[in-house]
Amino acid sequence: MPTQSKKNQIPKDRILNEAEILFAEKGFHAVTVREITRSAKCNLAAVNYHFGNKENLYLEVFRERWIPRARRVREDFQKTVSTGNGQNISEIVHALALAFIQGPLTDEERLRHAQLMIREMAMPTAALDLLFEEVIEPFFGEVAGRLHPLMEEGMKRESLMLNIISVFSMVIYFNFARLPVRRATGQEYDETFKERLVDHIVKFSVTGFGLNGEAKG
Amino acid sequence: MPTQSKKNQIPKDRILNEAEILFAEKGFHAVTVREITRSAKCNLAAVNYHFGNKENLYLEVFRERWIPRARRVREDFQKTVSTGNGQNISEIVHALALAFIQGPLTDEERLRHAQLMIREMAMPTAALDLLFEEVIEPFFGEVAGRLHPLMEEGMKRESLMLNIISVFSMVIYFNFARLPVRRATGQEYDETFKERLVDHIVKFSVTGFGLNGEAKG
DNA sequence: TTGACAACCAAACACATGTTTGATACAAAC
DNA sequence: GTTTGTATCAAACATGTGTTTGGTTGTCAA
Repeated sequence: MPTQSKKNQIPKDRILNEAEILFAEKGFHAVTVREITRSAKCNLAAVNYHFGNKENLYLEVFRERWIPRARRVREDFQKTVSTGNGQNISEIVHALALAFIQGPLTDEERLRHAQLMIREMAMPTAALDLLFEEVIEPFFGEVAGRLHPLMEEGMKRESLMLNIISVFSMVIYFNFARLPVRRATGQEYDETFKERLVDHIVKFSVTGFGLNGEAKG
Repeated sequence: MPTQSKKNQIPKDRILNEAEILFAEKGFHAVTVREITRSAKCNLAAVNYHFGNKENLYLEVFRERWIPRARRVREDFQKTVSTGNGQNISEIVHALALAFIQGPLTDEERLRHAQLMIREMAMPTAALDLLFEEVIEPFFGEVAGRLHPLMEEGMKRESLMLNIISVFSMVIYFNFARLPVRRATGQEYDETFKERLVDHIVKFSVTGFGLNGEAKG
């Protein structure tokens, strides 16, 4: 029975799923093809048969899994923004933090997503170019376009970008570095904590530490 | 000539140096012992002779290189804070950002430092416990202790921690994710850009996007 | 000079790894 | 029924990998 009557999960999909989990957890080189095929409950040769080689499987994980998921996050952001009137910064930042921290992904997906991207940034492969062209730069551009008219008149493009990057850095870090966050706050990543995280990011982004007029040293 | 008359660079040190560079660039599993010894211009067996095995060499890199460097950064922060009167938030955040972005490390050291830590957070090993106990938690504790009396009266410990983590997330991200930052801003990481980065982080941390009283959607 | 010891080396070892091969099973087309 | 093409498999292959071995060199104390 080569193809399952219920195409519930054909081996090629199972390989992609398990490969993504393992690549995210351990990185490309720390994962063996045998490990992947064992998890996917298929033959060792299946990876080379369906994907040519291990490296191409890795790329396919990004094409078939990562990018579509990133699109879902972006669409969630767009939907949230468009339900409000999208005319102030808090609203946009809130939609952004919401999409990334509580958005359409499951918790496991969110972690995987962040891990894979961080790994690519730590050691870029061909996948990173893909992510930039297909996802990151368009998304950055959209956020910049939405925020730009709301900023001070004279704000330079560089300042705008640094502000946006700062929001992303928090969003990414809170998703990715759960261990230090847990150790520092003593909080588990349950729903109420994630709500507080989103609120924090919005508040911090809009008002910083929230203190004005302190005495200069 | 087993030991060089000038102990300029004994092989054990060369191995630590090259190993750190390679581990930071490519991650533990992607680096081979042969690659390390080739870079260090010594025999293949030297790693096992001096460090027992590859894994222990990896740990030793953190013990002998990462942690001492982290101490230098922390001392730089402490020195900067103590030259001011350390009585306002801007000053402390400024000292923090300065220590991490322009501080005592060379540019290569800074990148390596961030990469090694990020890799540990992506896939924790015994090294991460070391970092938390020896460096991260004490440093976090110190910053929290300095900031706490400067915050609003009723601020909870969790809020304080989230604020601190947010600053760290920016500092780490700007050090680590140079590629996206370059692509988004079009700027190279030269001294003047790093100055602007420090200024941005301080301003953003203290006043967020710098806009108050915008209309609520 | 001798003996002990640490540092270093080339070579080998045992195993893991990505990939290929040749065979088999099954479904659909003719 | 035969053929064709796809999917799967066990086994083998070639190479890469961490580690060990046995021996050599140079240093220093006795």
